[in-house]
Amino acid sequence: MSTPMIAILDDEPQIRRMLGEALAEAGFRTAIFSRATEFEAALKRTAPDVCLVDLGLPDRDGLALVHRLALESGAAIIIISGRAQVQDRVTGLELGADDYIIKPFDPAEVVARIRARLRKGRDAGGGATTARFENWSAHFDRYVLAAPDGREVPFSHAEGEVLRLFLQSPKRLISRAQMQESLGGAAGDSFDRAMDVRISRLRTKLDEDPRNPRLIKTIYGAGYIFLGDVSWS
Amino acid sequence: MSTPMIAILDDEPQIRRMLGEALAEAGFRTAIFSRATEFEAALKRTAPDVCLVDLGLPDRDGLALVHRLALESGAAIIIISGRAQVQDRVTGLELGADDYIIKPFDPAEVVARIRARLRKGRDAGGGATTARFENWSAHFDRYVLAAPDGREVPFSHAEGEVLRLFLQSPKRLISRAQMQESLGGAAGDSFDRAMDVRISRLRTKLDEDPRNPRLIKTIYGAGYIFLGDVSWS
DNA sequence: TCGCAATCCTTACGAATTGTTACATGGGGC
DNA sequence: GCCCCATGTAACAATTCGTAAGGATTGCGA
Repeated sequence: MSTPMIAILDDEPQIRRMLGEALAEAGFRTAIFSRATEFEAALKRTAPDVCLVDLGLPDRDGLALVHRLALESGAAIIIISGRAQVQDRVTGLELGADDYIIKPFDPAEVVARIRARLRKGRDAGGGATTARFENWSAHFDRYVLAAPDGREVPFSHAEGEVLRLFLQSPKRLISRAQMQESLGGAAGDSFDRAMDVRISRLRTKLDEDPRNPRLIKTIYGAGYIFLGDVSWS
Repeated sequence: MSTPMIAILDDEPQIRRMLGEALAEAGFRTAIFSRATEFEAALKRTAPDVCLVDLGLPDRDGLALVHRLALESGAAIIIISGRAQVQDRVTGLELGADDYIIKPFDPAEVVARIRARLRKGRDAGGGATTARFENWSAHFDRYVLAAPDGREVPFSHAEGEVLRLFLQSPKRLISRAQMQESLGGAAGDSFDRAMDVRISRLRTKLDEDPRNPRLIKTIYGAGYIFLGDVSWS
């Protein structure tokens, strides 16, 4: 499955254009239809990964179409509708839709929801699993750290918890108390020493100079701060 | 999967009660938590099918929690939030959430969206009997494993249970407690040693190098993780 | 019912990882 | 400069995990 294919079915030209542009920009292939008959004919030739269907179609009952799609097609189905009542949403979802977006909508949210559907459908590798920072990359699915020189350093679960905490809020102070809370340690006890050791081990794996750490900086009496630009993917 | 288990994490008693009643009435099992630490502790023992998470938690950054769940748990994640901005929804979904519901909400819609998530989850590997991964294939109808070189290796029922668990949630951390629960073992007992043995046998059948397993990786103190892309048929 | 075989659990011991202790280092107030 | 306390880290202890070997259980056929 190279680039996912998104099918759009809507009778309003404006919305077709808006969605088409947003999805193309997001890197999807698109197939755009204004009438249900064309749409169904196309489905027999190629199977899209996600179908965006407007319920307010002039030439066919939208809900019936959704139901048929849900039964026969393997695609994820996202309803787009002007009908905002809870009952409408419930019946749409019960009939087999995977999501229900209300007009007017923001294209960015549509893209995000499509991505969410594709994630689940493709394989179970959910969310962003790797973080990149300063020529390093941390792969949380494999528990491996890739150094700038290409070397791979495995890290343990304990180290990973600390690392993830840092990478989730870089350039922000993380107090020791916050860490203990997040790492499930009972406060007060001598667990704080264990945390120091975790950080120490993490630092050696990150090739930090103990005298002058560049990534994990200690703020005396307050906590730690992770410098470095982080991007998740 | 008998009756699905829904975990709820919210700090407002009112909402906890409302959701709890609605989900119980809809026929789900529920596990309700008011604080993130309790919630995380429970996750180590048992794996819910869907997690409803409120972002406005007092004791933890909700988005970080969602991200962690997306990385480590196989459950579908539905965010419930009072923050209604499009940007909030997009970041929530990008971090790995499967859906985003805005307060105030109607319990009926929550139930409908949960059902939509469960539907998709079940489709993946529901009636399928064969799983393919990394040039291997596991035939659960015949209790046979086909190696990349064509050799056929039979596996027992006990081994199959473990293998199925892995193949149903690949690239996800599976804690030992969750395994025991899934495999019907009594907790705390010396049954955990039996699990090790099962996995050990499975590893030898999968031709794993004991020093450097490529498929079934041990996360010391946390559980196991199955690497490798899986597709069911 | 008995015996046989296959499977599975339990035990035991070695190996790997993590928490703990102890001591060294360095920062900050006086 | 001196003292106190927070932090770094090496060395040790405790815990967790891998797996070989032996015993218990189950299922099957006679």
